[in-house]
Amino acid sequence: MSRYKVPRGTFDILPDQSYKWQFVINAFREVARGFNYREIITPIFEKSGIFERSVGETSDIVEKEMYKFEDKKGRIFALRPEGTAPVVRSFIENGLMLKPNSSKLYYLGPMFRYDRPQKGRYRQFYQYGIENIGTMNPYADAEVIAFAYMFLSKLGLKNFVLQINNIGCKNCAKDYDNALKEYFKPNLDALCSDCRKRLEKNPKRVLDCKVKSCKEIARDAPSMLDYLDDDCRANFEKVQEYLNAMEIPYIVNPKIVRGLDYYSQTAFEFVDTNLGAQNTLIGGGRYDTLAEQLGGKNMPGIGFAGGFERLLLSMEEEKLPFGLQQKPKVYLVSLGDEARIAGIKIIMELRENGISTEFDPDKTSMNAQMKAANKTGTEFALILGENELIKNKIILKDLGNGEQKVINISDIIMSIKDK
RNA sequence: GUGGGUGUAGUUCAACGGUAGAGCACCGGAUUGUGGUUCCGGGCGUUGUGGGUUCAAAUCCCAUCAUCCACCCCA
Repeated sequence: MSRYKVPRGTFDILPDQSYKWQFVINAFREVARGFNYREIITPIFEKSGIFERSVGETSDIVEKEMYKFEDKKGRIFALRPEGTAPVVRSFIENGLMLKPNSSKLYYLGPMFRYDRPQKGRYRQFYQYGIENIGTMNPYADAEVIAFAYMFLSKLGLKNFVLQINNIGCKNCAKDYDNALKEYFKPNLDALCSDCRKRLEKNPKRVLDCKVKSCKEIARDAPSMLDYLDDDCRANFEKVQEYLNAMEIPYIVNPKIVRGLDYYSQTAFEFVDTNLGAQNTLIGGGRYDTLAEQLGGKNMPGIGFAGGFERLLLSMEEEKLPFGLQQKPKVYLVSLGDEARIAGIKIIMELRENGISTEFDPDKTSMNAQMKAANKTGTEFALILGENELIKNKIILKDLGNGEQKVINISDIIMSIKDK
């Protein structure tokens, strides 16, 4: 019988790590409160059609990375590979457009993609994201970006850059795709085999190919910015105006492309400058046709998503603090059977009063219990032996400075709460 | 899906094809009523798994699984 291990591309978050996750999640929730985004929690699996229709049948995510399965009645589901489509599905299904204070949503949770694992990329990974649904106003674009910026800044991160672009709407994006095809056609043979495929499927992808020869050819390719129609251009300018007003630094990078089909207009990425190959901390953009694709009314939206794993890698890289690990405040040291029973009563009372207390029934000697108290990192030891018990007293020892005093058992909670 | 590196104790790593070891961590004791330092004691672990070569394999070969890095993709 072989020992079981975590599935490939997944991992356990152990206690010495989980406090970091809690720290980052709490920070995210605080920023959400500041921007008045409220949490939405959707199922971890959906009808697979939701993703096929929105993310795109030809996207890598749908084509080869989805965990699809059939249930007992033959329905085809998928473990969600991303968070936006489910949120929009729920938004439509529950008529949130009609409910007050419900258009700005955030979510947290695991996503699943069958990809080859590497640094910063896992098969089950944890995303945080926000969606602002129902407005075309470019202020919403800027606010979503500001949210992301404030979140990263709040954690203390410095080694990142914000890149923004406008990839056009369904009208002008086509013109641009055609222009790109025209531009690359004479150089077709010089492009890598991937790029030749990309040129058919998604010509914009050729622009950020990493192959040297492709890069050189792409250097003088037409820029999306020259093909934007009036609306898109105006929108892009407004977004930048708002970002400037918010004093959020950014660079315009006409080469950033989002990989999911539903994106249009504003696209942006927060890229870490000293992570490995998987260095996109947060990616987001506008999706003005997504709701329609999912069978709802024509309804615009904008949002972003980020991965916690990369966030933690980045914070560790910058040696940023994650707050304190959980530790009990008090350790009970009891000696003898009677004192043990009395001690158990005491720790129950302490816990009821919100004082976190530890006790190890396997250790009986004073030495072993004191060592354990020290190792656990508690502030105080409460020492109760027969001598004290007879007098209704207990010893309260401060493990920081070694000072100890004898107090009445009835005064324990008061004495500890004072500190 | 492609390429390269790596799999030995909880962990970090040793061991020219010839008896599997050390640091850290952990547990106990010195101190049967006082922690951190110190000292003493405590290691049979499917050498990832399965085959093969060999008198002999942790070591060489093949496969497989896992992991890391990169491509790709993206968070």
